[in-house]
Amino acid sequence: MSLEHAILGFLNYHPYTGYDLKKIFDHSVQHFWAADQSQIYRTLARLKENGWTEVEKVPQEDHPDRKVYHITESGKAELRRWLLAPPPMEPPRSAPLIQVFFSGQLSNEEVLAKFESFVAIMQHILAQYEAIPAQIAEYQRDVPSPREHFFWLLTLENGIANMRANLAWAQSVIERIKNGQVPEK
Amino acid sequence: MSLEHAILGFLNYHPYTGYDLKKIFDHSVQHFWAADQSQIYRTLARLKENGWTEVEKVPQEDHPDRKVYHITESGKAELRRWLLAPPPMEPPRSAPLIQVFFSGQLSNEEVLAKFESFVAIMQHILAQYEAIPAQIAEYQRDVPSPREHFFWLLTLENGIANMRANLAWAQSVIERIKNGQVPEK
DNA sequence: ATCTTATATATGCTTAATCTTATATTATCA
DNA sequence: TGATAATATAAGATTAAGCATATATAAGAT
Repeated sequence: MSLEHAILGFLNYHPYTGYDLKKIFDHSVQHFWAADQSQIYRTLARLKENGWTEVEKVPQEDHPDRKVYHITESGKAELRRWLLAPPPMEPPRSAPLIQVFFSGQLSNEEVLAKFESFVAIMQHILAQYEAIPAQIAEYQRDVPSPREHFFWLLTLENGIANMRANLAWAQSVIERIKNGQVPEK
Repeated sequence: MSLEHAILGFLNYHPYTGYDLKKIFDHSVQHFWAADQSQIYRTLARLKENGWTEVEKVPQEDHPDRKVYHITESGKAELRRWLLAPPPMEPPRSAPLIQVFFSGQLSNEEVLAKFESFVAIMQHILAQYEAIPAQIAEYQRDVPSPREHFFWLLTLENGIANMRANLAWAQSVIERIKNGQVPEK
């Protein structure tokens, strides 16, 4: 139900269409909540059924009519309720760690290659994160608030902190393999 | 499809029933891949359809018959293929970060409470992690291999590293709130 | 005496998410 | 000329997962 509230959060800043929201998601929250286009549209429909949004139809020539979603008072109340509710923590889930768990049956060379590819992927993700501050700053055009901007950047900080922790972990494993600190049997 | 391969991984150690596997999951991989009982049974059925396992029916008095799943040669090959494949990284997904992203509209007191509850939750999770080494060590009864044991513990190391990074991040946010470093508007 | 837990498997129902495809026009690029 | 991208919305199909419930017996706890 998190996508619902993420969308409500943006609609609380400004009325948007599904098309707008897809672009905004891709440029601001993608590092912790990527959203599929069809899922945004379906969730928007549900938000309307719940009475949390209202639709303004904006006719256009040459293009399909825009359906601009506005948050309602009820939607604002729901957003605030959710923001104040306990953090919706989910149990951690990592498919790569399944590979690690069963890596004992691989050779040291194969394990080394695996962890080196972890490192490469994480470095790549960290490099991609470098583009995000500019994208987030751009969104200040819609919402020119240093306070809001501060919290947006906190989410990126968190992503970077996690990725660095993962990177340091993988590098320490590589060291241990190279130093012969991994039991052979 | 990760649960499939996690189950294959355990069946490669030893033949098990769905009931066995549920208990093993709860004691060894729960910190990065919690598995639902019904999901384990359904996945076991699929594994058999794929020819990756074979079932040995063990009749019992007083209790339902046990269906012991054995990995096949084809299952072993599939497991090895998957272990050597690139890490199945998934885009990060964090509902709590959605709350953070939109926290600008809360008061500093409310935000402080939110981050303090993050800290409490993460400390609680870290405390729970302390019980895991003993549980994992216990599984050495089935699989007495120091090498396997080493990789099992690596997954816990990763969880701890991530949780500590999250904790340090939340604590630094609390400091900034208390020091008046958060923009008011 | 009753309740809960352990042993053991399985189905029903629901849902968020993902991927694919449909529709229709305009503009841009090669 | 042909292909792709941008603008805009939406439905179809599939799936992993999660939660509840069914069945049946035995052992242990209150």
